[in-house]
Amino acid sequence: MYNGSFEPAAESKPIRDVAYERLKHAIITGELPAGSRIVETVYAEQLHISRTPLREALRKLERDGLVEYVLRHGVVVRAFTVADIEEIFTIRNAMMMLILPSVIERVSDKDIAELRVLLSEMDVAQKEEDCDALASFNRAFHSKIEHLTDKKRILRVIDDQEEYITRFSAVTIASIVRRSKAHQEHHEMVDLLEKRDLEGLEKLMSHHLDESKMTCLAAVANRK
Amino acid sequence: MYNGSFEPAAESKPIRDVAYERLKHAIITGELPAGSRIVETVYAEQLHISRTPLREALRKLERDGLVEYVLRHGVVVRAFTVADIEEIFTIRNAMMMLILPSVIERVSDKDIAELRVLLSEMDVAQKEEDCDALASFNRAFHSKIEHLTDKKRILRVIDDQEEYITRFSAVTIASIVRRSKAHQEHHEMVDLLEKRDLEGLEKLMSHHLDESKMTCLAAVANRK
DNA sequence: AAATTGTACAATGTATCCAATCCTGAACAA
DNA sequence: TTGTTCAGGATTGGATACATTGTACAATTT
Repeated sequence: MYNGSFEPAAESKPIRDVAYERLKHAIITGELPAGSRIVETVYAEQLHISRTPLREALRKLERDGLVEYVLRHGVVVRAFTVADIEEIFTIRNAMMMLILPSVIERVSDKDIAELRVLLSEMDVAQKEEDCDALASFNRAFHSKIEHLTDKKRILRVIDDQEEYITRFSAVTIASIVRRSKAHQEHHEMVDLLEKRDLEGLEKLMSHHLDESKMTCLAAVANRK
Repeated sequence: MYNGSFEPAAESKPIRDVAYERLKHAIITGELPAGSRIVETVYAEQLHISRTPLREALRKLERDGLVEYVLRHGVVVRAFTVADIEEIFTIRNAMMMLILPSVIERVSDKDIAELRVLLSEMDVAQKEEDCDALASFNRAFHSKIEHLTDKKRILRVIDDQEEYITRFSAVTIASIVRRSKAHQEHHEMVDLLEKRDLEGLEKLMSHHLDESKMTCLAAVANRK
C-alpha cells in the first residue's frame, strides 16, 4: 500500500517499528498527553497502516512502560508523578556512577575532539537561545559520553530511563539560570574527561544530574 | 476457539499474554536454549493459537531483551555472556542498595513473621536437599524483601534483571557449600530486618549478591 | 422518577488471507 | 569441480475478515 511518503525504497525496517517510534515520540514530546487513550483503529488509519503492525507497536510501548493496557479497553498513556521523576533520576545517577570508570578508561582523543565540536555547536545555540537545538544537543552530548562505556546492559537501563524524562527536557532547559550553568558544566565535563579525572567527573556528573532533577521537579510542580 | 482446557471461564487475560509467559518461561528455564530460532507458525500451532497473538508476544520478548529480531528472519533467543552476568549483578546490587532504606522503613512485624514462615519452609527444603523447591523459595524470599519498597521503578529494574538470571538459579543452588552459606545469610537478613539495622543489611545483602554472582559465574564458566 | 433490561454500536481479540522476501537446492554451463 | 541461475518452498510482513466483549443509551417496567 502506498503511504504517501517519498521514502526512496530501502524500506529497511518493518512498518510496526515506524509506528512504534512515531507513537513513542508523540508520547515523549507530550503530543499525546498522559491519560490519552490510543484507539487502534484511529491510529492505524492515521498512520495509513493496518491494525496488525500497530498492535505490535503497542505491545512494545506496553513493555516500555509508556502506556498501560486495560483489559478489553485498549491502551492509555501513562502519567508521571513527582515520585517517578525522583526515581528515574536516582536510577540514572546510580547507573552513571557505575559506567564512568569504563568511560574514562575507554575515551580516546578523537572522542574528546568530537565532544568539543559538539560543545562549540552548543555554544552557538546557547548564545542564540535556541532552546530546541540546545535540548537536542544536550541529549546528544550526554548520549555520546554514556556510549563510551562497554557496559551494554547498564547503558540500556540508562537509555530507558532517559527516554522517560526526554518529555521534560524542553521544560528543564527553559530555565535561563540553569541553562547557562549546565552549559558551563558540560565544558567542565570534557575537560575532566581529557584529564582522565574519574573522581572529579563523578562529582560533577552527580551534581549535574541532581541539578537537572531539581529543575525538572520544579518545572513539573509548576505545571499544576 | 475451544482449546481443550477446563479453565472455568474467567479467561482473565488475552491469549497473547499466555503465549508471552509460556515463551518467557521456556527461555528462562533453558528449554529454549540461546540461539534457538522461534518460527511463528511452529509455535502458533504448538500453542493452538494463530500467528497474530504469538507475534504480539514476540514483540514483548523483543523489548525484554530475551530474543533478538533479525530483519525478515524472525526472532532468535539471545545468548548470555559472562560480561552480561557481571553487569546484571552489578545493576541488581546497586539498585538493591537504593531501595534498602525504604525497605527498612516500611517493613512491618507481620512482614517479618511471614518471612520467618518462608524461612522455616526453606529449612525443610534445605535439609531435604530439594534444590527445585529451594530455588523457588529463594526467589520468593528475595522477591518478598524487595517488594517491601515503595520505589516502583527501581523495583522494576531489579525484577527485570532478576528475570535474566533465573535461568541460572538452579545451577547456583547446586553448589552445596554456597547453598548452606546462603541459607544462613537469609536467616541473618531477617534478623537484621527485625532490628531495622540498615547498615548491617546493606553489607550483608551486598555480600550475598556478590557470592551469588561468583557462584553463578563459576557455574557458567564450567559449562564451556 | 428510578431502576432495569435490551439493543446497537464501538473497540478489542483472534484467525485467515495475500504479498514480498529469503533460502535452498537442483540443473546446467564453464 | 565450481559457479550461476532460477524455480519452489518456507517464512515473515501486513491487511482484512470475523468473533467477542463492553458500553452507552433508549425503551420499558415498577
